[in-house]
Amino acid sequence: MHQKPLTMRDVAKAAGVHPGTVSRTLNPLTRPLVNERTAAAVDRAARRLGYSPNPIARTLKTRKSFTIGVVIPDLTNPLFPPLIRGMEGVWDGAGYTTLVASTDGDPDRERQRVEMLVARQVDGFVIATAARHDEVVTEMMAAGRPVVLVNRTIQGSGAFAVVPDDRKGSTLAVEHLVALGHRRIAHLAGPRRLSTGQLRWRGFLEAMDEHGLEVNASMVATAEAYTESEGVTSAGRLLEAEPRPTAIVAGNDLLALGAYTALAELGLSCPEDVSVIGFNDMPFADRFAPPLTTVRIPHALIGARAAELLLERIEDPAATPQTLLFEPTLVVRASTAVPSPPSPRP
Amino acid sequence: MHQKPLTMRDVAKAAGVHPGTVSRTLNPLTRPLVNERTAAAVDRAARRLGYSPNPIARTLKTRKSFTIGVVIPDLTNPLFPPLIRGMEGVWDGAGYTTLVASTDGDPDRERQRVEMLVARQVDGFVIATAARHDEVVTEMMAAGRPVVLVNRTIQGSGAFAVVPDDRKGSTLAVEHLVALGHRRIAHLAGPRRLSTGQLRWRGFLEAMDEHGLEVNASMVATAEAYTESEGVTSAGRLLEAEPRPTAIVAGNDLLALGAYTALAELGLSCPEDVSVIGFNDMPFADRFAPPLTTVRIPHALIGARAAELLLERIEDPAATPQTLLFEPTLVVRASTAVPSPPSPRP
DNA sequence: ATGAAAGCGCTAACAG
DNA sequence: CTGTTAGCGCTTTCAT
Repeated sequence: MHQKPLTMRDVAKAAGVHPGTVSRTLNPLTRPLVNERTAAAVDRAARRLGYSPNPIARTLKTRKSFTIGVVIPDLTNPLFPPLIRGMEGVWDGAGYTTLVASTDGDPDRERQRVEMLVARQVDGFVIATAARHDEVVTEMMAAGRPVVLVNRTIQGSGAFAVVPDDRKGSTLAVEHLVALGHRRIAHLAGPRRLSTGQLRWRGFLEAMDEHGLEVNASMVATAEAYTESEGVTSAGRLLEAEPRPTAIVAGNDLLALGAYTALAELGLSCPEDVSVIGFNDMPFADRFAPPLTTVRIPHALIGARAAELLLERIEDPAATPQTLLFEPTLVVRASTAVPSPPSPRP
Repeated sequence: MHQKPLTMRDVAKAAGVHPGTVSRTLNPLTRPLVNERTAAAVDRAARRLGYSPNPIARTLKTRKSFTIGVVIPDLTNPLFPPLIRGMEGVWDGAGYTTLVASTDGDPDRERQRVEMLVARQVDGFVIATAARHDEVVTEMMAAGRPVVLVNRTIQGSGAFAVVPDDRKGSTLAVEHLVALGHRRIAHLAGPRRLSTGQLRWRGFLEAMDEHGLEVNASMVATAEAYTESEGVTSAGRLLEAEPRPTAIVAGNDLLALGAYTALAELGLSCPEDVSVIGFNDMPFADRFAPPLTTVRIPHALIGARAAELLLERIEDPAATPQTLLFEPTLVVRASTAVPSPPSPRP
């Protein structure tokens, strides 16, 4: 059955050397210290026996686990798989393993998951759950742990972060709509306590202002979370306004989908009655009915870059914090159109 | 900065006991061995210092890591996040951590990833990548490692497996189509080397036969992989047949989406010209244009059950292998309809 | 260049 | 019931 796992002693015996020598041989960094011929003998013995070193023991000794903790809200949010893939691509190459933890957006759970990761001695963290005022993350950084924030950031925290240019994204959305002829444009905002929610909202306001378009209170609704059901509720509120907005800029694609539902419930159609524009360009956004016009965020790239940045930070604790901003692009599909003429007055 | 991590010795000193006693106190299984009052003192000291045990050291000693390895093809396939959520739900409660590894469907990578997981001393495996003849998995089982197969199985292997009733699913699909009046029904099959590909195909054949419907060679196309692009190609082949099928049963939703594309490329529409039915009911399948009729597989449930089964297997190495079959259900949406009357003859 | 020895933090006999 | 001791498998001084 379970063949008893081999140790360095077995290899040492087989190669007729001391275990210490096996260790030195097998570690690329110390390999130069050992005679070429002995090294070759050790390699041969190791290969022949099928030896592979025990990373647990190694970690215990060196306090380096070659594991990275990734904290996300929820794997089933389609935004995260591409992000994670992007990160894994670079870590695999560097010999790191990825440990993913979900928080479901609950700060208590975030703390608990982070503690688990700390206990498992991960070498660093990628945090995709950061709120704008996030105690857990702030503490981690204060404790000197390598942390890179992705997607969401903590402004002014001096953190390492790789995020989309959210304001710019909103600008893109508003400009597209304005170019189509819309003037009553509403914003279905994400939670204000997340940087994405706040910056997209700010960007929206600024862009509207830029075009001399007024935004009164009834034109902004803030969702409690980035979910379809929150989107339905908040979009519903937006659509009660008189006169009704002709377009909605949603804080992300899930909220946009919620807007689709709210429209359908009111017997309104998209884009004929109301244009809708999302944020993220999640997988399959092009297959929706109607195909969703949205602000694309290059999640896989963001993930990859965050992964690299974290590696740099791990290797050099004195590295200077930096925020990398990724350019969003507008993907025009079929959920936006020229506004319909105002319904005929009686 | 990094406060040096506490050890049991620190707690022991603070509580005025021996480290061994701390160990016994903190481990629920051995706690009964220690005097209640000392235990309480240890607890207090531990809490006061903010001690938490080092799972790495524990693993080195006990060879039990409280970690489970999950092997999947690709996180961005929307089928897997719900499956993983289902598993995490049960493991979290039991104190286990989940380590996910992606293989991209490559057997070499599968081997490499499994070896990584073995090296990290995971206590068991959930494998979602099993081919019908899968060397890596067969070897693992032969080596006595706890393994549960999900979604795909290795028939006749005596493995633990939690899978959908794939033949039944195909039957559901065919019967729905037959009830609508279809007779020329084609199958866009998944890879034959996977149990899902084979069983859904078999089920299709049987159901067709059951209804006295003929299936000639041009009515089945087998995709190389469960991807949209493979779906486009293979569906294209299906649609060349003369007379053209009026309906397509796809091996999964991604293939069905590929069929959508193939139809569009030919200027055909779904469901007017050709009905399409998928498999899985992936997230957002209800949002597609048209909303996809599909065979729903309860992935989260399957994941949860697999997780439980694995825990049982881990705790009792003598547990009897079993295959759990989950009932699929048909979700009728808008991609299937009554077949259009044959185009008028000249 | 290599062997010897100590120890990472914890657990599990074994004493007592 | 609790202290003592010997490792788990590896790395890393320190000698030689």
